[in-house]
Amino acid sequence: MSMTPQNCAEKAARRVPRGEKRREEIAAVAERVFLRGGFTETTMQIIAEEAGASKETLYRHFGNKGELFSEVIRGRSARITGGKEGELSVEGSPREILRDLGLNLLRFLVSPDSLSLYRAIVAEVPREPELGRIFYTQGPARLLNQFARYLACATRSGKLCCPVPELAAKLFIGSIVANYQILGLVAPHEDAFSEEKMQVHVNEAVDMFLARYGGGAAARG
Amino acid sequence: MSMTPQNCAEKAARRVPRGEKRREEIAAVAERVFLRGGFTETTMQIIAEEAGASKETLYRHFGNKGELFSEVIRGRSARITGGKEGELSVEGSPREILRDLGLNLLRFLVSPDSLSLYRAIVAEVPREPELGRIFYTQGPARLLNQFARYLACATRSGKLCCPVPELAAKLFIGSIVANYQILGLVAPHEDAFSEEKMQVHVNEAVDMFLARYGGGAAARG
DNA sequence: GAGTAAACGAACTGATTAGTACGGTTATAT
DNA sequence: ATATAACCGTACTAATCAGTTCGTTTACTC
Repeated sequence: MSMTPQNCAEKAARRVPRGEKRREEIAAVAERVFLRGGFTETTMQIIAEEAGASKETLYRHFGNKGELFSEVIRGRSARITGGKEGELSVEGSPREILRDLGLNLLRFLVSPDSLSLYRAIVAEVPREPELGRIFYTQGPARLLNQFARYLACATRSGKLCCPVPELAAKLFIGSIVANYQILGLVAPHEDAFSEEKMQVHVNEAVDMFLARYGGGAAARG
Repeated sequence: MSMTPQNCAEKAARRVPRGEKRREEIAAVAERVFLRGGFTETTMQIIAEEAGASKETLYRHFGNKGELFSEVIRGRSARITGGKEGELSVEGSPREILRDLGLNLLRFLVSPDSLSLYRAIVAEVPREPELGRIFYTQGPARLLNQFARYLACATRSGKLCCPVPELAAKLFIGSIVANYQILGLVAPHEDAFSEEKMQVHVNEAVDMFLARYGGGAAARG
């Protein structure tokens, strides 16, 4: 078991970059660690070790623990809906679009990462209210706006009939996410999140939505 | 500034009970303090001081901090829906009943105590999953069951038409609570919870629900 | 290839807090 | 009344962790 540079798998003697690049590396590691353990559970020491960094470097780049956490949340919140489609396509029947939106949203919400993030933010808001506002505007609010715009558009073109698109959007999204989010947060028990159950749930939510807001023919689409 | 027993307003020289009675006093104080500050923010010292107790007494009665917290949550979860009406009345039109249920639920959910409790549980579940299960079964699950039973009953009597009452219940409750709960947890900003907005929201949710599940005539009730 | 600023690592400070110990006090049961 | 067990208050231990310091090493710049 010699230790020539080639077979030394333990310490790769990695070339450590400087400046902004190092900063981003550390932020990426911090995101992973914070998501895994939340704010209070995570220590600066752990982040440093996992990033192969020293605490001094952490503090030079981010000032303090709260700032690092804020930056992570900010970045992640922005990526969440940013990564998704920027605007809902108007192609396809409302039923299809609603179904896709609902199912994608549900799958996304019950993912461990989403639940962890939400959990971490909920816990930190009393200490750092700004964090919650950033998350809400970057995440849920953005989605609601996109969806409401789609509803307004579909209403103008006669496919749907939503007098108050913002409200209709909240009702639809709520009917889909609430129960799963509560379950995921307080009683995470795998088999509640089966793909089949989610599809049944979303289908029924779409039916309910269209029964009220489907403009005439579209309701039976 | 003499200190005769009569004018000593600071320390009332209160008669401190022993045994079970003292235990309950302390639990009541702990509930208040935990609700105010969550688990990690709250120290045993603070609870002891606020209860006029010594830490030794806390530990004798509850063993450790986690046990005390668990007991508080257990008690509160049980009281939440237990205090509410045991069974939904079948008197009145579905529209009235849905409206009342929705509005009461919403008012209850956005109350500071409810949000604090939920926040505390969400934060603690990773450390103590049992806590979340207790809360869910005692709180949300119980409400969903009650409501689903009502829907089934109303369906049998022809007032409504819910093929799968459990699912319909989840959709209705979800359409009402989701958005307000998210807002309350991550971006608490007072004016979002005005009585008027909540009424408009609930009315629209009821309309949507009845459009789908209102059996014929009831839909226009 | 030399100088410099960034990074490492290890040790340290200071503050907090769960949990324990103990001597003095008081409610309560007999 | 008196015994005793519960209680109070204070002080302690041990552990954790944010944030700092410093001597050494190393990646980048010119």
